[in-house]
Amino acid sequence: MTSERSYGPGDLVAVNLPLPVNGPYDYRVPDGLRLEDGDLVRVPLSGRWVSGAVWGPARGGIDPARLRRVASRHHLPPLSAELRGFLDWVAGYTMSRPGAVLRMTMSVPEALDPPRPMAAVALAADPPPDLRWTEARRRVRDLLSDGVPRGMAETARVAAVSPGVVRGLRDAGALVGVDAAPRPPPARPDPGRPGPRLSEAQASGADALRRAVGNGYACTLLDGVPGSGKTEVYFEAVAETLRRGRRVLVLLPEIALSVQWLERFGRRFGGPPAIWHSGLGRAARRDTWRDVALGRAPVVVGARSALFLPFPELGLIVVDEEHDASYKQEDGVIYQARDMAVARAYRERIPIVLASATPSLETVVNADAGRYARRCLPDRHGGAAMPAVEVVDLRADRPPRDQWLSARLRDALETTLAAGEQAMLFLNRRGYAPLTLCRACGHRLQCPNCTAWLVEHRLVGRLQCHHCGFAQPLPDACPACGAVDGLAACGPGVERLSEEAARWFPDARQALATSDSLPTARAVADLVERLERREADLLIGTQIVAKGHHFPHLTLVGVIDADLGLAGGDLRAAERTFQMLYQVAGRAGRATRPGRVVVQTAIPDHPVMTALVHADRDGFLAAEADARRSAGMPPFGRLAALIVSGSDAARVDAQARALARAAPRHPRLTVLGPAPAPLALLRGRHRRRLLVRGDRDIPVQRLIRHWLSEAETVAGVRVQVDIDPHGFL
DNA sequence: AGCACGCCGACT
DNA sequence: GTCGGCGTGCTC
Repeated sequence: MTSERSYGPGDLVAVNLPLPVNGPYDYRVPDGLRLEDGDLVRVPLSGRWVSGAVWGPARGGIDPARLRRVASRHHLPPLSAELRGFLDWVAGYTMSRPGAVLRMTMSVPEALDPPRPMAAVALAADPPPDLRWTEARRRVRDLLSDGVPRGMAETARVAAVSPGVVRGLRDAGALVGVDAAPRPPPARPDPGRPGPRLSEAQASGADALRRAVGNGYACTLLDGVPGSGKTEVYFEAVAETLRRGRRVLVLLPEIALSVQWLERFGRRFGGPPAIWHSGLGRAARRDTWRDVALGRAPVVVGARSALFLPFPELGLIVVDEEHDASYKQEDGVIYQARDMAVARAYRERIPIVLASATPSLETVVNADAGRYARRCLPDRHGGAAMPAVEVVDLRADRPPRDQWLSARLRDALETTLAAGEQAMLFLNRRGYAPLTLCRACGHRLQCPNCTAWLVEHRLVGRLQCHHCGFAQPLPDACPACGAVDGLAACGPGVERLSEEAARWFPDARQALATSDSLPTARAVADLVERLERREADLLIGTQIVAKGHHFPHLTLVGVIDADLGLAGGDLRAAERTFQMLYQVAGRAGRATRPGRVVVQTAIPDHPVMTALVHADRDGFLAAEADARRSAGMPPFGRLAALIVSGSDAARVDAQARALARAAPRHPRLTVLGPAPAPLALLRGRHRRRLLVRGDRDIPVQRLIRHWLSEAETVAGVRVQVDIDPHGFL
């Protein structure tokens, strides 16, 4: 245990600043200020003020006469020694600057100072008698005549007058300014409410998780098929943590899309948790950050960035859908939130639960090795069976040209829809067509900033790049040869699939589910409710429909192209495809009726397909593990990528070659490349990549750090390190 | 991350 | 002759 040091006037302290600088900067403690490690302070930095955190005694190396004085201390609890240690560890592991990592914790500078009381207005008891009561002024008077003070902006909005009218009334003395009541503290989830009835397996899992609470670090894999009630099981560990007065962090892959999760939480705990994700508005962000820092938020559910919040006395971390690819942060500080969550739990000496129906190979290997405990929930709740999976060989049962539904899948749809049940078609491709080409000259419409085709989105009449946001109207003529009406859509997206399905099943009421059609959590929830009320028969969607939603009347799932994710030579392609298809399959037949899953593939003998058909998840994982072990690949070996990028391709190449020349020579380390990165051009930057593979016990970070310090550098080129890369090989 | 310093094109 | 583009460098 680190003992916290304290500092008085004249002492020199290091202050970690949430900026990408090389390390903490030294400052002098001024008269009248006492500081301790972790304290949040304001300091001068060149011509401005910046807030940072006290990070131990001064490092030295700077002339003490040049040191400037800490300006003030924010009135908030200090960052705990556990959190500071965690942040330093993350910086070392990911090879990021300490300030860049601290910035993920200190992400809301406005939250450091107490919120200023909102200026509210109420009717004055004695308005000036000579005031002219215009129409607009009367509306304000009528609104406020109930005696309830309202904020200035709210008053103007509700009374439908301009803010100037309200200000004018106040200045004239007809309204008085009062301090609005401070925001009430967030709801306290009640662990004492009776939970739902748990099955025997659930109860025993819940018991084990509950016993782990308060007993230091322990990692448990909660492994159960979709619909087996994992959430209810870990809720009991949440309840136990709350009873002990400590905080809980739950990470979810797509918090914005998890209205159903929030409803379940509300049913169990009688109130909502605090929510954290990138889509929060400024005010909510500030309030929630403050609530967390002050220990007023007992439970936070959030996306990966919530992992860096400054909890005092964290007691439990849950990572739900731990296999999910969105836990990997790909820009800025590059990290895997699930792995970092385990590291934080270890440093906080608290339990962590990793939950999934399709755990990642990393996690399974850790469980098999005994590093993680494992609790299995073998059955679907209420006795529903996992659906039967059948494979359609697209080489034999081939849909007509420019169509994508095989005869067998059409038959299955026919039967299901005729029976008044719901069906879902899964195609992980947004838009109408992934590629547009000119029939006259063969030109393909490409993004000007990225190595990627432009995707036609017919519903909005545009071509879009899915990597940089570039968009243009669909042209009438080929931009290369000028041929008119020669542009042809190639391949299917969900919009096109919807068109085809409508031709075959004109009476089926369709619902389209993509991130384009469902931009908000509310929209997703509405769609789920529509399906629950049986107001749609055929759901057509991308992976947005694969994630954790219950569709009680859905009995058929059709996978249009199971092979989509398998191309490209990605290390985890098979694993990820299996996970996605298994999750999608799990949407079918959750209530009383058995489900049916039809998977279209051109490679029916692929291990992913046979594992799906035989419901042999563990066999698939074992085979996958063998392959990775013999190749020395993660989780049995270590992998890192150096990404070289810049706007000038020649300079980027020169830097990549310089790195290759300086590559470390080590008997158990291999350097591959440079090669064009998966997206050789991304947002206007050329990218090259070098891959480092090493044995598990090799200090990869240390070797890379030395390597980077030896290699010559080229101006205008950035070199990023991605430890444990997940992208394409 | 800001912000300043610094070297090359179109304007009052 | 200046105003201003954003490329490089520094901040304890």
